[in-house]
Amino acid sequence: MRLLLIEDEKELAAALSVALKKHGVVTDHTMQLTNAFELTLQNDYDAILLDRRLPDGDGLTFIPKLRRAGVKSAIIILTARNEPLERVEGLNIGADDYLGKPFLVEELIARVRAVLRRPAQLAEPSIAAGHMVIDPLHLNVMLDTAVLDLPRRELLVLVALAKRKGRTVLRSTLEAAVYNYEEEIQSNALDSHISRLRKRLQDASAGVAIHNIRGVGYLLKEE
Amino acid sequence: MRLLLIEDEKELAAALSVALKKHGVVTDHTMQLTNAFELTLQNDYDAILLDRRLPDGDGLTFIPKLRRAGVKSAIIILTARNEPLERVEGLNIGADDYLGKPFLVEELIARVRAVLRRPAQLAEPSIAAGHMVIDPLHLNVMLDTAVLDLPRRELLVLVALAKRKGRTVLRSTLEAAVYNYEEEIQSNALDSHISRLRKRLQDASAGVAIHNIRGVGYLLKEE
DNA sequence: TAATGAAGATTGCCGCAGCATTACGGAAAG
DNA sequence: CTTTCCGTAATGCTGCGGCAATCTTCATTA
Repeated sequence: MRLLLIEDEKELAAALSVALKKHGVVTDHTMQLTNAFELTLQNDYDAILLDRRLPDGDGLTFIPKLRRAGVKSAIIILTARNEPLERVEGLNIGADDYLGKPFLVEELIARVRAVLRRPAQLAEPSIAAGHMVIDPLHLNVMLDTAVLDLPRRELLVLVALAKRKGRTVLRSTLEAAVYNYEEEIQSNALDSHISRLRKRLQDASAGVAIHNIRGVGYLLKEE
Repeated sequence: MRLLLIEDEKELAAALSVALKKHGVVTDHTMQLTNAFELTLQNDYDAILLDRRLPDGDGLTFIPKLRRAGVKSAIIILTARNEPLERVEGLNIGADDYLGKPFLVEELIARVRAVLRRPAQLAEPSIAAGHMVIDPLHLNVMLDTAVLDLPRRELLVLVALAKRKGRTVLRSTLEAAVYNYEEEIQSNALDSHISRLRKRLQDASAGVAIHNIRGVGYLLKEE
């Protein structure tokens, strides 16, 4: 396992490197973001440990830059700021984990391993469908440049269809995407949502159509 | 997004469900591990939120059981114990993340999203047959890049044949694949389906042919 | 090789399951 | 209080699919 440590406190960095080494981890160390950027492009790190407060900028702003450059490595933020709101900010910007100082090296290792267990698939969470761009993570639908505002249930249906656009989605899959097991459905509620969603998509000229596969499910098709 | 919440504090669970709902997350809730196990097998949850201290056991011991059963869902542990060493223990046993109470719902959402940046399905048993790619799980048949729209019963016949392509499939096996116990058959309905399916496959130039083994069954052969 | 019966193939019929749409009203949101 | 959401049910429509009649193919016999 190979890590890049971006940290300006020399003593902490050195101690971490030694500790990580004992766990069989190879660690590269740099103190500047500019230098870090080149290193990430040249090497394929399993994970990047990123201090937030750095001499040449905020570590947070570095994350989008990396992601845009196609860097798939897991990113774990190290910081003294460990307020919940700060952590939310870091995770939402694309970090994989957030670790507040002080921490045990064992915990860092454990978190790195946990992060590495999940295949990095940060590439393209957004789905293009017709004239829409759908962000399934944040449940956001953009139509051209404007936000398409959809009711919650219709939105869930659309996202479920978009995730498998061009392929059939089982009726049961759609139901599971919209309802939990407590909310039993005794009627054609799903059909209602489909119908209303169809109307909305057509009125908005979204460039997609929902087809039915009788007895099987539905299918989102671009037109 | 669909979660399973395993939590014995009713009020917390209810509050979480409501909060998650506002983020477009469908949440199932149970208070017991035994019940939870069945739910995970029946549903394909994106993530499982697991309380550590539960009436019928320690949540931690539940994790290996799930993994052994082939459950791939992300697991996030919720707990009042937030000591570093405890967290290490949880992560090492196979959890994807660890969240100490109290926490902000926004942080939970953010962590779930971070954990979910992984390929949607780890199991992909698609079958190639002729020019088709058949997804037996989603009952989806792609012919080149377009969906091949088949009626339900013909689709079931095709999937059953494709699962054993190149080998003979007993007539009784096909009947079992298309009809359940309640639907008893009093005619040559299966023959009808075979006939119609053959026509559709030929019209679509699917690159396969269904042969009959007299007195035994049928056989899907690529050509 | 021809006769014969059984198994399979094909096709029209049409009942009804499954789907689409919409109005209504309660509930929830703002 | 107003507006939107959404579950329910009523209504109409479409085509799947079970049935049966008819034709075709195959295996077995003399």
